[in-house]
Amino acid sequence: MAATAAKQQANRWPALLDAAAMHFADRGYHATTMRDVAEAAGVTPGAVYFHVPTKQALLVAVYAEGVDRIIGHLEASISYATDPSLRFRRAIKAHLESILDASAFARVIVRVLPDDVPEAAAELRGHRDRYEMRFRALITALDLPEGRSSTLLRMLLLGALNSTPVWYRPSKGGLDAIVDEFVAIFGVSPSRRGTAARRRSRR
Amino acid sequence: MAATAAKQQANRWPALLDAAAMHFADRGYHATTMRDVAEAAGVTPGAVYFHVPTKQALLVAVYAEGVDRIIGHLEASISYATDPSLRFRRAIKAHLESILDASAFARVIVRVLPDDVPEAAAELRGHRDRYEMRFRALITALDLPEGRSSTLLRMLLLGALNSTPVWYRPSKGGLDAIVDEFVAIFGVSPSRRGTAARRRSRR
DNA sequence: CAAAGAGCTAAACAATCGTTTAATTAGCAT
DNA sequence: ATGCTAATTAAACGATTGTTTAGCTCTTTG
Repeated sequence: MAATAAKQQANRWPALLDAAAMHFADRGYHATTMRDVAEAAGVTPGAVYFHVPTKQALLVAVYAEGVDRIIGHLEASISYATDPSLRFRRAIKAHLESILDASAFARVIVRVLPDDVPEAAAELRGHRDRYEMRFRALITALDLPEGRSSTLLRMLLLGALNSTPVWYRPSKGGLDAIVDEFVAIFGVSPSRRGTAARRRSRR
Repeated sequence: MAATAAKQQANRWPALLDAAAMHFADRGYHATTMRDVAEAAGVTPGAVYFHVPTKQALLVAVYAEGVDRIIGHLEASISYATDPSLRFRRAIKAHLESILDASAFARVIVRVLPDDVPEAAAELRGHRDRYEMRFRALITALDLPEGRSSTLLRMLLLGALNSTPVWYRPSKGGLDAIVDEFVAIFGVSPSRRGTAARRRSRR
């Protein structure tokens, strides 16, 4: 017994996860070698295989942790807002914070696509979908004008959001300036907001 | 003399370019081996090095050809339109056609980022910028509402456009249905279009 | 016909890859 | 102290990588 506690004798697993996240995010999956990860974690290549059976499993572990973190940050950011369009804005900001900050975990999900690793594609897609489902609910609640597809809106929004790491450089304007632009483009404009719903309720 | 003509004895260079484009677009740069490309072109690995000195140079050649093609298609699509917002719409459709059709050249530019190959990053960025500059002009002509950044609009639009290969599957609705959504989101809404310009000219 | 060169093949090269193996160290229970 | 297990090192494994080399086969040119 006492198996859960009492085993911190030199565990390099957290450091390995961090190092793997950094390299996968910055260079991609195929350009990252197990030796890169091991060296960044201050460990011998062989040590990685004590914690993980394959390189693919290492990516899956990073992916799972990344999705957990990005969902956690999203949930915390929108929890105290009730207005759908405010929740929408907070979600956009939370997403940007996740993929633009120094922690690389969320960036891995954006950069490494499931199809990059066919053997693990299904598992990666599973984790990815967990987040996308959460995002979908926020958009469904938005009450779009008639004729607009909420699925397409989500795809376009996530595409635009996820490409920010490529071009964004922190400026004095801060993130809010960019969030404003996202809302201006993707947010339902005030003059038309809720038109469909009001029409449906004869008013 | 007569050097330009009279030398088609069995040139596999076009086939090699095509094969390289397909593999780079489908699997990415690092996951594509020179043997993959050679085999797809029906050629021995050594033959590739008759036409190109390195793998990076092969990517640069594909990149250059891809940018030429996507610019050519864009130019042809907007040439007979004069209204800026119509040209904008045509450009969106042309871009989607380029990166969604079977020819893989344009998809390579979308998938393989300059930073993926540091030694060739500058050259790749050069080609990429040729296209982005052309796109920039179309947006500048759009006459946005006050406070909106045309640079940011371009970044968000290209981000959304370039992520379509990840999720788009050809449907009976055709491309126009999706182009409509892009215009609905990124196009300047009619009720506000030109407000700033009209205000500037006192009318 | 002979010489030249363009285009390619066959075979190998050294380097690097993901991964495995055996031996070693450190902490904990008995 | 002794044994036990978690965690790691050092060193190697075979496979695959980008690339090179030498030679072969056509077509063209003089």
